[in-house]
Amino acid sequence: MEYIQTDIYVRFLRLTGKDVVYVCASDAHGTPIEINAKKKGISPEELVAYYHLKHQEDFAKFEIGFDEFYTTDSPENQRHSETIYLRAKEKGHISERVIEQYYCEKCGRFLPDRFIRGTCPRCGAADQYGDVCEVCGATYSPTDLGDPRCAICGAAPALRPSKHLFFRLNDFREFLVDWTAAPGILQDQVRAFVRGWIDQGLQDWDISRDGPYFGFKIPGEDDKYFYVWLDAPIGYIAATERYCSRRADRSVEDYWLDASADVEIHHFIGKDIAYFHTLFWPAMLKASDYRTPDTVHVHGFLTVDSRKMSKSRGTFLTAEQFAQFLHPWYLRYYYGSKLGDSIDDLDLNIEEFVNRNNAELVNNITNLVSRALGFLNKRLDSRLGSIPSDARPLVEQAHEAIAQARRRYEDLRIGQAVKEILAVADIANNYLQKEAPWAVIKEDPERARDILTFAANCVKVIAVLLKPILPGYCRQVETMLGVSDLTWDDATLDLENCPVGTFEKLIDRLEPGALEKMVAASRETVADVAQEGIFQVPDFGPEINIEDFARVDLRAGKIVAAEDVPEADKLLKLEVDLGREKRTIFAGIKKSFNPADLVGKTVAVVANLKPREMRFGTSHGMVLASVDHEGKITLCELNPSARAGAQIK
RNA sequence: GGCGGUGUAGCUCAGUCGGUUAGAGCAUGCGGCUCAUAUCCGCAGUGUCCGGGGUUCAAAUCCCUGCACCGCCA
Repeated sequence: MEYIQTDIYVRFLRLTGKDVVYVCASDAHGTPIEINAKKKGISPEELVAYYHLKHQEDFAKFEIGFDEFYTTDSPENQRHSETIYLRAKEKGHISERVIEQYYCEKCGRFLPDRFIRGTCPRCGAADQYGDVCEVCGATYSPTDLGDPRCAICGAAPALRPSKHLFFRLNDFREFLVDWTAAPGILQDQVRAFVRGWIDQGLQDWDISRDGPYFGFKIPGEDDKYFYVWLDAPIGYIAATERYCSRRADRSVEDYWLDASADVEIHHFIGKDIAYFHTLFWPAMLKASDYRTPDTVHVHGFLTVDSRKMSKSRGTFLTAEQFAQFLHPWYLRYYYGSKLGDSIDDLDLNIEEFVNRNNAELVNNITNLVSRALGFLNKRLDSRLGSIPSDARPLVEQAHEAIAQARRRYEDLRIGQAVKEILAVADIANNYLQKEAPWAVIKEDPERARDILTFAANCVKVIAVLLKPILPGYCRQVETMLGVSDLTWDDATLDLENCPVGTFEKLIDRLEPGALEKMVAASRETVADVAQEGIFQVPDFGPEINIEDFARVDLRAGKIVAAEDVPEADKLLKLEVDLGREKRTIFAGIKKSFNPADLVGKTVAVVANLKPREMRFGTSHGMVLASVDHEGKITLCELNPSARAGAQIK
């Protein structure tokens, strides 16, 4: 969720008085969206609009405050795309070349790499994408594939020549070398691999696609469209323009064209799209006399329990699903506490998630708010006194933490900023513990009031420092303190001799199993989504007669035990009761089943199959199952009332 | 395969320019407090700084190499 990282940074900058515009746009164009829409029987525009709306709902829930969340399928974007292209062309940075690509007669279209499936030229695995083999990891071009097929209709495509337009990236080699080396633009980790790309040589970039294609037509060409990745980043400019159109005092030129304007452009992106944002994008802007970005912050992916989020593994988690089960504050806090400026993946560890939120956000911070204000509310008429002189050194410590937190935010080391916030809470908790106002109040109520005054001021500081991460939470704390709209400069300990508001419940501790429940629930809904792909029903086999069929002895078998074969990718070892005996059968169904879920099921078994030696043991039979084009397996299950060993005829 | 990154306590992570006995939080153990619908405070233990080599008076830190994991390959 790069949106949260960016949102935290934006809120921080605003808090310190910076004028920030936060824009984004959803990528609308490209073949995958077009095909997906077709499958659902709606237009690409409708599909894009649907996701756009979904996103906006998520943003609202998670307090992500874009100034503009636009779409790349907009008139502004079209205009800027054309301008950039035409200027680059004018300066001779566009070249033409005829290339041969697979074309599917049946679908009437050229096929992008991902829409061609065939046999991997290196390892021979069947049904692989046109650009990369998921089995052996080889990369190649679609023409290297054996037995290529159109992924949409299954027909064999033919090579067909077509003129394509190329952006001459290498014209900008010198610029890119300087730009990527300039300090502050890229993180060191990123600079290292971007330099590697440049050193390998910059190839021309194919920016055109033949129709039909969901995108912008290329001016001056017939039935050619901009490749989605040309206009996608230009969406930043279009979104800025859209934002400016609502503001009389601003224009898109200030942000993207006027090199002398006092403006910085920051991009926040995932490492998967670094190539576009560190090479093509700045070169395109340079070619067309737009401003180039001042900083590109690259972040890693989100993993769940150290595993990449994956739909097929059921570890894919959407913001929407999260919000259904848990308050978004938990996620914002957890991210905040872990975010750094590294491109390493960020792991959402379930146990740690519960732990951190409970131990830091609830026990430490929220409890401080509660004990400080609660005491004042109940015993001291909700009025502050003055900060005791013996707390002066602690005030100094708090000031140091505030300054440090600011530096950490500036460097995008948000997790470190959170550590400083916790340090402030520690100071206050510690002081309260030592000074024990609950004891002091019996002798000297005003002294107790002063002690609580220091604690309340620490709460105020926290309300400011935590604001970028938890804006809604901090707003409530402000109300309880009787203040509002604190800015970074208000992170001072100067609330004295004034009334405070009333403490109210802020946030609950998380139940230990809360997140597991959510992950389990999302797994189920995701299973439905995964079936959306297009299923090509394979041809039927040659005819057989009844005698042929009768030779296969099918029986009902009860699975009495099932275990994983860790060395094998696909196999599970099953113990199946066939009435007169129990058989060990290896079944290639690991992908779709957990061993524990299989026990007790009644399934169809080929009982007279010749035993087969395998690397892990001997398999005495075969369990029947159905399998689709995506490898999803369903067992051929019988009603459990069938007796073990009963014949299936 | 090519390129790049990462590897520090059981877990999550700090560690500045190479410089004292390598740190924090969580978890664990012990003690204390009672304002807190939530607890909090104190004390304690734990390390092959991934392995090997090198540079240096001195290496978690710099160089080489091996291993493991991760990413990227337009």
